[in-house]
Amino acid sequence: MPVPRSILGRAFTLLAVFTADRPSATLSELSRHSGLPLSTTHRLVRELVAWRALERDADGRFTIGLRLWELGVLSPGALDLRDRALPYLEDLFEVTHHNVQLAIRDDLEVVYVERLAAKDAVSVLTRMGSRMPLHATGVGLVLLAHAPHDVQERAVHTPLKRFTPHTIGTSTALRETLASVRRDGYAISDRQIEPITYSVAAPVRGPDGDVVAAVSVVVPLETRTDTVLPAVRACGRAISRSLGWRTGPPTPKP
Amino acid sequence: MPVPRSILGRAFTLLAVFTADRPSATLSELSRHSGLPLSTTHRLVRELVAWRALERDADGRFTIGLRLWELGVLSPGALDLRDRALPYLEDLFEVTHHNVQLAIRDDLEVVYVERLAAKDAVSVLTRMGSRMPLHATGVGLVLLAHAPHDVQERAVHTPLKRFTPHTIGTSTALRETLASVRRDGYAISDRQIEPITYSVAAPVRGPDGDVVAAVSVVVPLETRTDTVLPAVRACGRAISRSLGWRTGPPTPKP
DNA sequence: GGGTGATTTCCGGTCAGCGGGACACCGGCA
DNA sequence: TGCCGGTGTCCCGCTGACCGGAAATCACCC
Repeated sequence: MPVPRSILGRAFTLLAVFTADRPSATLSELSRHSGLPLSTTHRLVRELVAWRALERDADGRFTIGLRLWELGVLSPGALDLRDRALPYLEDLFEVTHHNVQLAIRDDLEVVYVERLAAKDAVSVLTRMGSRMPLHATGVGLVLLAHAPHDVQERAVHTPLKRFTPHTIGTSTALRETLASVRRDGYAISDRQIEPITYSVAAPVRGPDGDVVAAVSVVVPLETRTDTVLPAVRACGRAISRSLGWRTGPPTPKP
Repeated sequence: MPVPRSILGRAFTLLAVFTADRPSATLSELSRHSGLPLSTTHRLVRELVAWRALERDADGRFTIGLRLWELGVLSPGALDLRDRALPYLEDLFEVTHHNVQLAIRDDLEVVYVERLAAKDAVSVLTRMGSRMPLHATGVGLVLLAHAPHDVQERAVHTPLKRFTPHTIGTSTALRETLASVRRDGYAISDRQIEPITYSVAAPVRGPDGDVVAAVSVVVPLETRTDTVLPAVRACGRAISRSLGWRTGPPTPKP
């Protein structure tokens, strides 16, 4: 991928160097990973620091700055959804005491918007902002099952990455799973990511009734489903209500 | 304030139009509030949308995009601090059932990094990302009391905004309060923002022992202090420990 | 001490960005 | 139905902000 010509493009390729695995970088690292000449990198970074989009820590390494965080929390996902959902997620966590997750769909991926874990949580596979394919996660199946038709088609025709022998691997299996998710109103992703856990997910609906997010709980294999499923579904409906969703027939359009 | 000449500067003045009060805007609004010509605004916005820094919602209004959120959560405040602190904040919330807040200092202001509130919380004075002056809040007093000397001096010599008759109004009063905060290891901000609440705050320390953040609980006036103070202080210490802080004499430098 | 790598500064050529203006679109109003 | 104010999109010739090679400076570590 060649470096974009526009400054904004260059600035964003620079920012893209920062990931969950590499939350800080030196100037040269930024230059190398972005493919930009060193002097150009230097000039851009200096301006980004001036705008507090980047910050320089005590060791001279650069990190994402407070300004970007402030802007980021204004995004609808964080502002509305997360704020409304958090109390209910806490309730769900309180009851189950396992990883609780809230996620939205971004094209053909799941993006985790919030995650609650115990202090001594074992697996930290997901964190805020991390991404996963749709077909292998509980939240992903819920989100995909209620996604627009063209998205579903594209997802079905994309090679399905296998994480374990239990990961859904064929398009027909995926289609069938999606149908049952729509029918049942929840999804179960059984050992699709790790061989020792499964997750139970339920939809979160906006005021119009369309699915805008999904909640899930990841539990060890030996946990009985009926001990968590009702709680997850109730949590999904509670968040939906808090977002303005109403049960019953939709209000007729004028 | 004239519009900056550089593109990055213009892009950031554009992004600065988005605030907690105005989380979405139309193209013309962006042009008006940023002071940029419409055609320039249009060009910049188009590119920002292409990079997913902005998004266009169903009504054609622009909002902060998912990409900015993803970058923002990589900032040290969100990534390390918030992630580690959240479980303990939840515990504190569980015990007190009042607003729980985690904040850091940005120059002469407090920035709230996390806030937990009941579903039916009454006052939503603060949210994630909102700012307050240092002298009027519990967290602010804690953060200021342990800030570098020059920051304290500047804060003391800044006009102190009064919110209620109880707000600290003179520099001597502020100095005395800071001294007692350092001595006691916690701060109480009594009716300084609202006349019907007070807040109790405690420091959060990093591995080196320096104060990197502050926790607080906002409680109604009739609440007895000794029912929340120990919990808040314990919470602050618990988060500090989770960040790598150790009690006892600091490891001698080689 | 000198070799290596990271960081910062400089400067003349040039192309990305600028913005006025023309135009299409929409909803309200008479 | 035609008018009108507000909004969003596009075009195009001029120009100064940006580019990046090169060289100076700094910070370490054999």
